[in-house]
Amino acid sequence: MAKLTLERVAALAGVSRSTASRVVNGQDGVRPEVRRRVLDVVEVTGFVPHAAARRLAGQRADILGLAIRQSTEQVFSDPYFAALVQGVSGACTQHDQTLSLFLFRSGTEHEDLTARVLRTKLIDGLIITATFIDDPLLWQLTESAIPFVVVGEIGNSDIPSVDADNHGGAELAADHLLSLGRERIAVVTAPMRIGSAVTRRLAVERRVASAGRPLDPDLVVECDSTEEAAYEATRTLLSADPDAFFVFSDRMAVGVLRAVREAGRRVPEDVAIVGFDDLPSSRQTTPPLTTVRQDVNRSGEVAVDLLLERILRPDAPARRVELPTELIVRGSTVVGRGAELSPR
Amino acid sequence: MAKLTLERVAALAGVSRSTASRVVNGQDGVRPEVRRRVLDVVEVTGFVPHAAARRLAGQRADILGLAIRQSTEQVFSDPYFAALVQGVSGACTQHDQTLSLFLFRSGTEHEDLTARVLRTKLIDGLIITATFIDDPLLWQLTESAIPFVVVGEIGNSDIPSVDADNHGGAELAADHLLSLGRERIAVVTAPMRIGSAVTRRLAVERRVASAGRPLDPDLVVECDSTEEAAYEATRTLLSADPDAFFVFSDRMAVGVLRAVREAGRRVPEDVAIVGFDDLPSSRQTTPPLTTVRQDVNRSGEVAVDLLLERILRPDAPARRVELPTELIVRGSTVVGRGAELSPR
DNA sequence: TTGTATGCGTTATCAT
DNA sequence: ATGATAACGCATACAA
Repeated sequence: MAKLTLERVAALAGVSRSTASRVVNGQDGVRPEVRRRVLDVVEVTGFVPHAAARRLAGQRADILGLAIRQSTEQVFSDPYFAALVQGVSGACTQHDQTLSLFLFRSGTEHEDLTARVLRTKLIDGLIITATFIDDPLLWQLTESAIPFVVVGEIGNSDIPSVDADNHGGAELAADHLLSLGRERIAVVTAPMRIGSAVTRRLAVERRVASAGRPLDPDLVVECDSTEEAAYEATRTLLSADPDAFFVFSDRMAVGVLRAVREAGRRVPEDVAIVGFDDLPSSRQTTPPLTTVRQDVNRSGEVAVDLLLERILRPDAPARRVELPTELIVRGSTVVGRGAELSPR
Repeated sequence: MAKLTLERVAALAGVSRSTASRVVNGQDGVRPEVRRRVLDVVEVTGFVPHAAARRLAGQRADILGLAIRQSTEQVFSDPYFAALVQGVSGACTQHDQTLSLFLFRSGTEHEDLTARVLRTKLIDGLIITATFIDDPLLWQLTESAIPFVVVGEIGNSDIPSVDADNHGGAELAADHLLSLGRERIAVVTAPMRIGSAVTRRLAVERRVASAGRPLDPDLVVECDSTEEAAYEATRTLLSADPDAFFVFSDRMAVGVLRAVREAGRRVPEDVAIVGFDDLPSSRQTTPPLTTVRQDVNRSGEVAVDLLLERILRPDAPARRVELPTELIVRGSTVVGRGAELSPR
């Protein structure tokens, strides 16, 4: 059997390549009857246009890229990214896009990224996450003129982006801890070069301050976004005698929880802990973790939507989407809530 | 500045397109001096061939696909796949390949997969995982003539594949439980349409049988490869009074552990539990999980190697690689081993 | 060893 | 409304 090309489809339908192309691309200016005929052939033969040829002819290839910076070795085991990839992948399937995944480390590989990704010209657009504030990568991408969107918080409003409502979410957490009557609230935050970390931290600081209980500077510590780093940081923090923790992420909160319990403090009686994300595993900790839920999966979907918008109309103003958050109260702040051994 | 094409590179180097092409593709038959000149231009300009054009001209595009079947909704949060993706991605970067990721569900999307992935002709080869024994997908791929490799166990030896040494690993687990003097060993296995599940189960069965302590059929249960399914299955199993569990995966073992402890049995005193994989989280359970470690990351790397081999020489005999496993003894089988509150 | 000419499968321009 | 034809950027058989 001969190769299945547009040419062949056209022949089978008794029309020219051009007409067949129009039909396949859903353009108008084709008699309904002819369109039907071509569509039938496509259906029967199962024709799918050759992506490379399409791209070469100056069209879209329907390939989207997702670039994730790996801070540490095994970062991809972070369930946050797992959920993100899942969301992006699902949306791609839905929109008939092929997904290209780029994991890269901050060092040399990031120059690599621009080279490989952009110069080979095979993706139509890029979703990038785990960026830093004023990340050089961002203006490198801007310069390259490739359509791209960011998942997370960045300063630049000329770039489309999506993230949880970090401000609102942090306020929910702060209000919760305040309502519990906590007096010495500690904050374990991710590095300040991460946009969302800044937002969450500031939101909490302002909220508790305006409630008349400003944060003790000794109770704020910044560390890497891993469980281990949070564990170590907390061990130090404990000497300043906090009665509550707002932690940047659930992943880090697990480290905090471990440190607190090892120090012999009871959770939540002596120390209350609130995380951020609501990972599936946060229900399984002892005690279960109170947290600010965000829908990362959905973030991925929105990112694809934004990117597709961008590709279609590169000159439209950049949109910023902030997804709602929700406070999930469990045993790490309120005794007996969402207990581990519940019969479901 | 004019567009950066091979043509332009050739002009700058004062040679023809063909010569430039040869140099870029590392072919010989070019005077060293000329080669140098072209290479310099490539260096200075930062030229990278247009992937689509390359592919269209009947060459490789240096794009590899990774297809993962999603059994349940959120399967990608399974750290196993996270590690696999990481390994594959790293190896791709190393070998200058672009990675395309395809997550698909078993239902309609699997036909989708062959259509989208194969007919658009943009990937050079495919790595596929989470396949079933006699998966129709496998011969669909074979038929399509695209080079592909499998991560996991399949019956067919004409297809290159890589996986942990499931047989050896299961024997390690069995020997361990036997050496602990356990008499009533239960097996919680993933569905038998999964190749590795069959292998592990049979290996354990034979091993304990040849030790004179054959498995009680009532103590073998098959369920979905999730924590929840394992939890439910175990609740039923407990009435048959096992004193040990061999569980298909760590993920499932967490469910088993929960069910056992909720039933008031002590782990490891009353019931010993061995998992498979050694996920990072298995160190953090209470008690920490004894398990058979496999290097999933490495599996991903090997998969890329195999695929590249396959693409290069499609007619070479298919290789099967089995990676070594290692028994990691922790608190779920031996009192006090790898205790949770250890100071590290 | 190097250059010329042709084709890969598609879209876009321009006729008809 | 439809068809012929020229790109798109590269590899390659063939010629020199």
